[in-house]
Amino acid sequence: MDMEAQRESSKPNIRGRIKQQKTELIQEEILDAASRLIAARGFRAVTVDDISAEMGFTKSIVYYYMKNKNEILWRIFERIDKTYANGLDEALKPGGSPTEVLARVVKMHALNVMMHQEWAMIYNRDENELTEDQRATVTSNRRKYNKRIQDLYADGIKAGEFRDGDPFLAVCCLIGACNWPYTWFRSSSKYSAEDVASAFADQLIKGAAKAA
Amino acid sequence: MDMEAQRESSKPNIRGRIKQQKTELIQEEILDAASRLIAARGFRAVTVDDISAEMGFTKSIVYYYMKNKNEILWRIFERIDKTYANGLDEALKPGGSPTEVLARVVKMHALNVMMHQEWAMIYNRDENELTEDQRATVTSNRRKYNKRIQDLYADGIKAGEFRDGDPFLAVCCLIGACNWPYTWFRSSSKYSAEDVASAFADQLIKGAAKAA
DNA sequence: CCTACCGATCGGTAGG
DNA sequence: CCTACCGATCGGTAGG
Repeated sequence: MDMEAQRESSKPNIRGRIKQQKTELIQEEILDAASRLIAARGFRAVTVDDISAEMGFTKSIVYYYMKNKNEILWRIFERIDKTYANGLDEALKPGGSPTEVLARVVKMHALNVMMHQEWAMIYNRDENELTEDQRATVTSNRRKYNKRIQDLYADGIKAGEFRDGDPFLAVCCLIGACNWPYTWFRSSSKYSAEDVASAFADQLIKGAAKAA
Repeated sequence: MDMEAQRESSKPNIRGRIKQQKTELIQEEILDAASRLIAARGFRAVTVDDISAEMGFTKSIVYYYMKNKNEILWRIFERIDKTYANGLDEALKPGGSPTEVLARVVKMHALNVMMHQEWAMIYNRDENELTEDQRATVTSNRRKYNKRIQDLYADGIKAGEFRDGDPFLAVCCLIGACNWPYTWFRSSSKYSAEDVASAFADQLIKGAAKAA
């Protein structure tokens, strides 16, 4: 009777867990394959057949694990949003002057861009392929992300460490510079991601001009 | 006979000139309409029917004035390349210290991005829709453009005006910051293009940190 | 009976 | 300058 109970209660649980694990594993595989292709060619130019072929399957598998083509793109955006938000949490942890924290933020952002270059390409090129609602969410998250850095910048001005100026424009300038490597960075080049991130943090904070 | 000669020689010229003017005018119209739509939705998402409808025509007109869909995109890229190259010619004209010239270059680039925002969107998002050859030309032009600014930067280091650092990375940092407004700038916002360009030039050259 | 998956084909729409 | 139409290819779904 105990055995019976177990057979009825735990076995389905184990099966269910295994099934869910497999589901999540294959979904991750789909997102990885899709990210590679979409980054290289653009969302519209990649067919569901391309994505499944990249994994050695036919597209029915993709449609078994994903509702439709849009869900693939949306889950890529969700992964990106989460990664950057987590990175910012880490960089903004207490410790150091505003200048030091800003250097951490700049480096974190630039490194994320270069280490997940495919994501950055997709994020900055294929946002307009999302639905209205999804785009609104992405825009809202981006605004929150920028706002947190603007607040840091405003603190730095108050502390007398940053030049007085509009925090919005200042952060747009910083983030823009840090985003751009997605268009040109190659990990095989003579500059490592760390080289670039450090050089950018240095130049952006100290300026191009030699201190007078 | 003189009249005859004129009728035979000049009339076709006049007709030819008028016809060519009309051709160029409509081609410009097509490029303008296409730029608006492609910037908003992406090249793959815009149909030739969309472009012709935007002008109040059917697509046969587009195919009369353009060889195919690709030619539209390519001619947009040619316009962009030429505009930026001309802007750089102007900004690099002799006059002023390296610091002053660099400020001119930064402002010119940022202003071009904001004043032709649709071009910047297309240039940075739809380059992968060009043919292999076209992409090679675009890449080559971009490299030349950046190289000219790198040379200016190297001069500024020699003159003791810029902090010593890799000119390639330094210019990537500057240009990246100047490009980014294409993703967020709105001419209706509280910042004018001139505001943004000046603030960026200031921040990029002097740095975020207050001079010690 | 369910699952995971295949070969084939659907309705629609693209560039030309 | 329009209507009508092509070869092809798309995203998504059927039966087995």
